[in-house]
Amino acid sequence: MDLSERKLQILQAIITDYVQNAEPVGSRSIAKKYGLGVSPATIRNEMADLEEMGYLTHPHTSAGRVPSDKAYRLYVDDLMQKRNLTPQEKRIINERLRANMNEFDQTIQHAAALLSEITKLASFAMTPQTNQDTLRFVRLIPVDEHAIILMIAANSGNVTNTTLRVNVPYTNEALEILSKSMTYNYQGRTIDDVLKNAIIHDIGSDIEALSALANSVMPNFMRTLEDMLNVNLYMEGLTNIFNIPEYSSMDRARSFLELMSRKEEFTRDMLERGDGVIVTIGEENVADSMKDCSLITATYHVDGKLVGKIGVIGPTRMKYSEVTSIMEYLTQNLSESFRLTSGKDTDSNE
Amino acid sequence: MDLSERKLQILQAIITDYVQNAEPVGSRSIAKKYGLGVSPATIRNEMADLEEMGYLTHPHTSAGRVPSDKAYRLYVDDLMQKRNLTPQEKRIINERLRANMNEFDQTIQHAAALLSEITKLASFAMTPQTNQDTLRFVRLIPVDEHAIILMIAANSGNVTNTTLRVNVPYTNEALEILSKSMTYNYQGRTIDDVLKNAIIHDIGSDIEALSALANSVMPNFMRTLEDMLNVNLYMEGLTNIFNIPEYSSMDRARSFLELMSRKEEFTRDMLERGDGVIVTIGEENVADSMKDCSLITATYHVDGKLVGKIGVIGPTRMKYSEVTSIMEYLTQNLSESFRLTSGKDTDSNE
DNA sequence: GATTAGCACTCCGCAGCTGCGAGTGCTAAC
DNA sequence: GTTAGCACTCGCAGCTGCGGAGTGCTAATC
Repeated sequence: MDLSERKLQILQAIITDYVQNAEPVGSRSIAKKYGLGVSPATIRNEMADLEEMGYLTHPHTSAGRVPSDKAYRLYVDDLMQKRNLTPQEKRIINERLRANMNEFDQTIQHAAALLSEITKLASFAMTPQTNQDTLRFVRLIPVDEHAIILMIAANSGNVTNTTLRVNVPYTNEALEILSKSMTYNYQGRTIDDVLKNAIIHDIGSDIEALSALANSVMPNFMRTLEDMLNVNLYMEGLTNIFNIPEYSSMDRARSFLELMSRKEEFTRDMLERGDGVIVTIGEENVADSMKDCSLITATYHVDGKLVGKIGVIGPTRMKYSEVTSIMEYLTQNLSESFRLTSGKDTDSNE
Repeated sequence: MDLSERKLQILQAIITDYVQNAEPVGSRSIAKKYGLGVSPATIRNEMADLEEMGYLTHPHTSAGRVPSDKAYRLYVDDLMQKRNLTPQEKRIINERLRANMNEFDQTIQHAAALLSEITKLASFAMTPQTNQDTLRFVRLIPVDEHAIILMIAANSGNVTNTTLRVNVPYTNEALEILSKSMTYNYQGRTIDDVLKNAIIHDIGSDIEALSALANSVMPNFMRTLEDMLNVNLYMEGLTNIFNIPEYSSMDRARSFLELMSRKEEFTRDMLERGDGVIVTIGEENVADSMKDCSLITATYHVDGKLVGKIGVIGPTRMKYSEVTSIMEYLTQNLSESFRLTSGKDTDSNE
């Protein structure tokens, strides 16, 4: 079952050629371009073997060979050699990532744009799942007699606020007491935990006015926590698929774009993938309209803990070596920059 | 130059038919379907006249007629009668809009999704331009020794925060004084105004520690204000264009999607459009790849003042009457719900 | 036994042709 | 002014034939 050295060489040659030219490759052109020292006829025999073993396919009798998913899998696992980025490429990534650091989401989106720009593929980036993020403090800030701002700060550096309408009269002192009490109760607990276990009368108070205020605030608090759990998804370079021969048929392009526009579904699927750089090829993908694509995802970390994802989608005929290297470098870089932003000691209590 | 009653009827019939079927309409089918009491031959004569006047075109000799941009313009300006929404349609819009009111941007995005769902067209929504928004207060909140949260609340109800790293030691009192001082200085002024005219030593202080802190905070403050000016753009239902016969050619679909993915450019173009419901047809559009589209935009208001936009893009062959009615209703509804959210008296001082 | 040359064969893609259907424009009659 | 009739135009779908690319097989060669 093992592949002879020569078979491997031929297979690699076919993959290389096909990745570059997107056209079935014939025995003659291999013999010519990749000096293996044998004639086309020999290569044809080997190719016939490789086809029987499932590494190659045939669009039709008189066409050249095309690598199968299995071939790409072999390539990614064993044949491919890691390509180091040039200093120039590294520099570009560094510069572009640091350029826009003001808002977290912006940075993430930028990273996706950068990735798609470099690889010329469709890319996406997701903000981290935050259910394991812990709360740092809660604060209620008066706006006017009908409105207050609810502010929730998490230890990852994530801070959210919503303006809420309250229909009970309140005093600034009451707000402060409630803020402190909520902070005291929830500080250090994960969002998940608070959502599941926070009972409204945690905050309960003997003072009637305060408890009325709490009753008015708590549902909004919970709702906002739920919002915080939402993962944001940014997609970039979707129109790159038009440059890919595989998608020159309308139907394919369409079903691909439709897949990408069902964002909730897509997000869910992506969250299920493991950590690190993961490559899934063609049929290995779950989504139907991705059966002829390859998907590469990688993870970055915020504050060393929360995990976000970034990914690339393209034809199975893809420069795996290059793309995985880029993604590895990019996510490392992202993780580092998010360590800086949120400080070293975010775990300390207030 | 004026069109006879019969010509108008025929023109209207052609438009109606073409909008529905997306196929050039012939004299016979008009005579049949839209009982005008005349024979196809007569209609042919009239059509020839209409063509000469620029209201109709001919894909080729043996094809039916197709309305020109000029015809649609006439239709939108004079012929079209406003279509009232059914109570059911209104109900759907109401329900869907109220369903997700927690975050402003979410609501906007939802509105775009709803719009594209109802019209089956591509749609977008933009958050308001906020340069005329006025500041309500600024607040600095301690996080740990290296970080503070900067919170900026505007009178529209818009509240932003960023975590900033400070490399000078600070006390809670200093933060409070600085907060108050900034609020005092900027309250009631527009973001634009503050960005242009705020000089750092506005805040200047005799106390050295305080002025060091201010120096550390101010650049971030300005940057955050700039961020607040950013208009967010949400697009929905882009893949709907695949259902439109006009875009069944790859090239068209492609150039359309590429246009839409250049978001900054698109945003800029949209901001230049006037208020209320505005229809631009085919060649009237500036962007090249929109010369065969129609674009309808409408404006909604936040707090009765800030103006956001929402829009629809589709083939010139579009149900103008229906779409404009829907958009009118939708924006009214949006404006109302944003009045509620931010309260009636947001103008009062703190 | 592995390799190679040679050749028949397959199949795609393309260009050119044909017939059909839809719809027009014109003319002559009403 | 309106209409019937008819020749004409054009796009489209389907067919045909051809060239090119590449295979698979067989028989000769190393």
